[in-house]
Order: sequence, then C-alpha cells, then structure tokens
Amino acid sequence: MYRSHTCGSLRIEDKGKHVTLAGWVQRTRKMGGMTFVDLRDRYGITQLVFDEQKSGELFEQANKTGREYVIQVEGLVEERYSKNPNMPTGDIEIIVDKYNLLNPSLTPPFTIEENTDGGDDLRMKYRYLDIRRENVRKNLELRHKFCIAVRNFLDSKGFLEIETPILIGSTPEGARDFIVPSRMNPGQFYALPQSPQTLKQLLMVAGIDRYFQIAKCFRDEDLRADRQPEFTQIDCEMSFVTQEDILQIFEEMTKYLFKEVRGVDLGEAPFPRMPWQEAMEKYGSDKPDTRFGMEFKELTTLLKGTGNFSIFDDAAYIGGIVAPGCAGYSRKQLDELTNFVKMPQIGAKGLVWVKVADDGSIKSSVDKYYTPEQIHQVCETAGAANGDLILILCGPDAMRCRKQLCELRLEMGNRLGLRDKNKFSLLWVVDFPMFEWSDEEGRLMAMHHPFTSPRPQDIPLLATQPEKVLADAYDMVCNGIEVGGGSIRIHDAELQAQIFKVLGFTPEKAQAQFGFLMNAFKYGAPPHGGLAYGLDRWVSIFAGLDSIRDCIAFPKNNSGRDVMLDAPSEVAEAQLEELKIALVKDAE
RNA sequence: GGUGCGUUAGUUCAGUUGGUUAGAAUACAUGCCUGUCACGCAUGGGGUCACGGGUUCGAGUCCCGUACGCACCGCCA
Repeated sequence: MYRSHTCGSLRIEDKGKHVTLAGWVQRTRKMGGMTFVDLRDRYGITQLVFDEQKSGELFEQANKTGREYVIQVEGLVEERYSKNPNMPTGDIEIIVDKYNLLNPSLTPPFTIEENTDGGDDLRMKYRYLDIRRENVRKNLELRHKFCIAVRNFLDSKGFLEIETPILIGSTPEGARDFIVPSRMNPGQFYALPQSPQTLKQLLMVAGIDRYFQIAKCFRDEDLRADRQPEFTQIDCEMSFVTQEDILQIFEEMTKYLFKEVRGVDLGEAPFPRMPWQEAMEKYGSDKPDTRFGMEFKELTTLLKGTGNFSIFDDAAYIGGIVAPGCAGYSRKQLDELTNFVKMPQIGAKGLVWVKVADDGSIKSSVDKYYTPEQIHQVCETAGAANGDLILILCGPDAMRCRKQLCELRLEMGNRLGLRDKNKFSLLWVVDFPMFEWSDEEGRLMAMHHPFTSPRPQDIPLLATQPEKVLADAYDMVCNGIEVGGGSIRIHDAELQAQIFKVLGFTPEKAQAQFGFLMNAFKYGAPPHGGLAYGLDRWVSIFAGLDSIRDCIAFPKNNSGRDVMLDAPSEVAEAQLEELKIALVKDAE
C-alpha cells in the first residue's frame, strides 16, 4: 500500500493517526533545525515536518529533496503549532518517521504553481507538468463533471449512447477533411468525421429514436483560440420530433447542466428565440452576445441624402449604437475607437460620433453637414439619453457594415465591463437561411449542412427562389458564443435529391457521395432532427477561460502541432511504400 | 493565402538616440536560521540577445529575409 490517505484528506479530527502519504514535493522550507515539506497530489497539499533533533537521518534526506520529487512518508498526524487558515489541511501536519524517495525529478522548466512563470508554449511542451497545476487540473475535472451530467440527463430521457466510426468516407461539402490512407486499398482514403452527422441519421432509420454520443470531430481548417482541428461534440439525434420538441429538451438539458455543473439557476423562463434576420439587423451577428443591449439602430433613411455628407450619401447602410454614459469620451478615446474600427480585420473607413451631454446639448463629428434638428433626430431615433454617446458606421455593403458595427459593439461591451464572465445570457437563433451564395464556388451552399430540412412552408420556393428559403435550423448561443446547433433533417429521398440539385450536384454525383443516405431513406426513414453541443466551448464558458485549449488535456498549437509529441512528423519510407504513397519533391 | 504583435539568463520580462563589462525578478546552487507556509538573510553560477544577410567605425537596438509563437482576417456545411 503506497498510501493510507491522500494529501487533501487529513483534518484535525485525524489527530493522532499514523498515516502513509505519497505525492510530489511542492516546496521545502528549511528553517535551520527544522524543515517543512509541502507534499502535493491531485487532492491537495499536506505539510510534512522534519525535526533535526527528533528525525535525525530523515532530516538529512528531507533537506535533499527537490521540487517535484516523488516521495512516500509515514508519520503521525499532529495539530499544528501555528495553523494556516488558507489551506484545508492547515490545522494539521505530519511528523515524519519514515521517508522513502520513490523517484527524483529534474528541476521543472516552469514553476508548478497556480500563477506559473511558464509561457503557453513551454507549458504545452511539458503539458504533463502543466496539468499538475491546480487550475489546469480543475478545468479537466469540470470537463469530466460536465460529461457525467450530460450522460445522466440524456440517459434519464431514454437516449442511447452509441459509438460511430472514426474512419469513414470523405464528404466534399463543408470543412476540409482529414484523410487517412488505406493500406489494404491502395490509392484509397478514409476521412475522419467532421461530425457523425450522416451516421446518426442512419441510426434514426435504424429505429434508435434517441441517440447521443460524446464524439470526437475533425476539421482540417486553420485554428483559433476557440477552434482545434480535433474537438468534441455532444452529438444528439431524435426521431418523431418537431423543432419545438428539440428546443424544449435541450433547453431543459442546458438548465440542468448550469445547475449541476456550474451551480447557476437559469430560472423557469424559456430562452428567447430570435430569428436569424433579426439577429443580423440588431447585432450584426448570428451569435449575438445578449448580456448587454446596445442594439443597432438603423439611420440610413435619416442620414442618407439629407445633408451634404458624401460618405453617408454613398453608403448602402448607416447604423449606430448608443454607448450609455460615454458622452464624456475624450478626443483620445474616440481616436482609439476610430483606430479600432479601421484595423484591417474590421475594415471600416471611419467612425462618426454624436455626444449627448449631461445637460442635453448635442455635439457631433458631422455637425457641419447636418442641421441641429437632423442631429437631434438621430439622437431620438437611436434612443440616446443625456450622457450617452452614439457611434455610427456606414458602408457600401450592408452585411459587412453590420459585422463591423458588431465588432464595435463588442469592443464597447468590453470597455464598459458589460461582458461579465459570471453572467450568462442564452438564446436560440432560429429561421436560418437555407442557402448562402459562395463567390468562390460560384453556387449556393448549404448554410447549415445539406441534410437540413427547409421549413415546410418554404419548400415551394426551392424551385423558384431558393435564396429565400428558410431552414428548420437553430443555434443555441451563450454570451455571444455558438454553443450548439442543429436542425430538423430531411427524411424524404425526393426532397433530399431536390436540395442536392439546388446545391449544384448532378444526380450521379449526389448518388456517389450520399447514395448510402438517400437509399436508406427509401426504407422508411422516420421524421428526425437533432443538435450538437460544442463540449470544449461549454466547458471553457463554465470555467471562464479565454481559450478552449485550457480545458483540453493535450491541445494543438496555433499551427496544428502537438509540441509535446512533436506531431505531425515525417514517416519512414517503408510506411509510405506500403501505402503506395509517393511524396512530391519540392521543385526548388 | 493575408494582417498585426512578439522571439534577450532555466523561466517571465526590462534594455533610452546605435556606443564601456547586457540587467531585474523568479528559479537553481551553497551557507546561516526550530514554527515556516510566496519564509527570511547572505553569497554564487547561469547569455550563440531565434537564425541568415545588410547598413555602420560600432548593432540586442536600424533595414531585408527565414523560422517559430500568439491574436485576428480568409476559411471553419
């Protein structure tokens, strides 16, 4: 037996017990004739005491233990002389009478402390040391609790957890696939699933009317702080359900998770539902952060062609937001905001402001182009009160301009401290367009995915005005983050074929790519639909993290590398030969 | 594919207008210290200033390129 207790379990009630502990040396404090050692494991830290007079030889050994040495000790639990109220085990200490060095350690490249001195890169290279730190471990514990709660909830609702394969076929729609060569079928490749989408639909055809899976998904696209090439989805599908049924059950699950895992009561009220069109008009985003207001006010008709400001006259869209209490912004602060919107990734040309002072007097950066009455009208329309600042953007492309205004709104939200990590605002975004135009492909693309059902009332439009068709699709949004999304699927082979046609697939190509699904639909496919939650995103929201990497045990870096394993890497010639793969030598 | 920022001690960073022997904190080592818990005090070791080229009497500092990291745009059904 290596240990009788963990390093976090002993309390004053255990006084007098003879115990065995094992763990890592967090720190040693040498006080001359006395040495304190903090022994750490996953459960906590317990102080060990070595006394020169009483411990003799043990004292010498204790003084030689370095950081992160793995040791085992036996000793008596004693009440402390001077207690430490800051730690759970702070009332006791172990008077060590037996010491066993299990394994020494090199000095770690960064300190194993909550506020480590290690940078991200180094921490990832030595992730096994990083995970020893309490805050990283806490995130993994939270992730575990989240998964357990999901399983409990879905099990209680009759869902079956079923695994689907990782080696599947490539699908050209959507993200770029990771592909895996097949040795037994030279020249042919598997693809890793971007999601188990088609497989779960086949499970519905198979009569598994409630399915879920905590599924790894793979997308070979560039990374971000909130995007990894492999990530985890809580993938769910149900048969004989309407959109309403799905929204209700997953709203219930969300409330359950908040309560069980985060200790937050979201209340009885249903989540607001916002049509996609409204989200775009009010927030310039299909995933609005509704923790704060500052909704867009369109000013196009009011300002375009009514003054002599050519910038506005040439714009297709003029919109503003009201920043409450910001009328006192200095020239410098306004310049900062102007520079912010002019950053290349935002791309606005400039920023117009209107200040409504505390006494109601109005001043703006376009005073010379408009009459005071017109500017006053702007304040009315925008709903600005005394002390408020109106920020206005315009541009030739309404959609782009709204996106820019969206960025500005979020920036103001940050500046005004309105994006509190402990506040949660959830909503459903519904009624997504079925298709969006792709300039690159020169055709319509499925906005959600090609298996999404159009709203029944819009089906007649498919043949005539497909761009006007709305989908039976929905996203769950929390604090401006898309945390889940799904749709009612097509269960009719005919309708599915019609959608493929709109997407520019020839019947032959559709058959080749998705024949397995359309054939299955011919054998009595039930009406079905579902939803997938982004596990990594949920956990990082619950933990208040800025990057999903912090809740993934072994994440990839910005360029898709695992710096700990040094993957990806080259493989042996022999492996390539076996796969009949020849590498193209760089011509240079 | 693109934009921005960064790369200096084991680590996190500072380094002025281009000018003497490149600093701090922390970590590490040694010594002192019997109630510490971010212990304290003293001493010490530790640097290819990412790499390559250029400008200059002289480059950590300026210029060009490369690599790597981070954030973002494109991309992510």
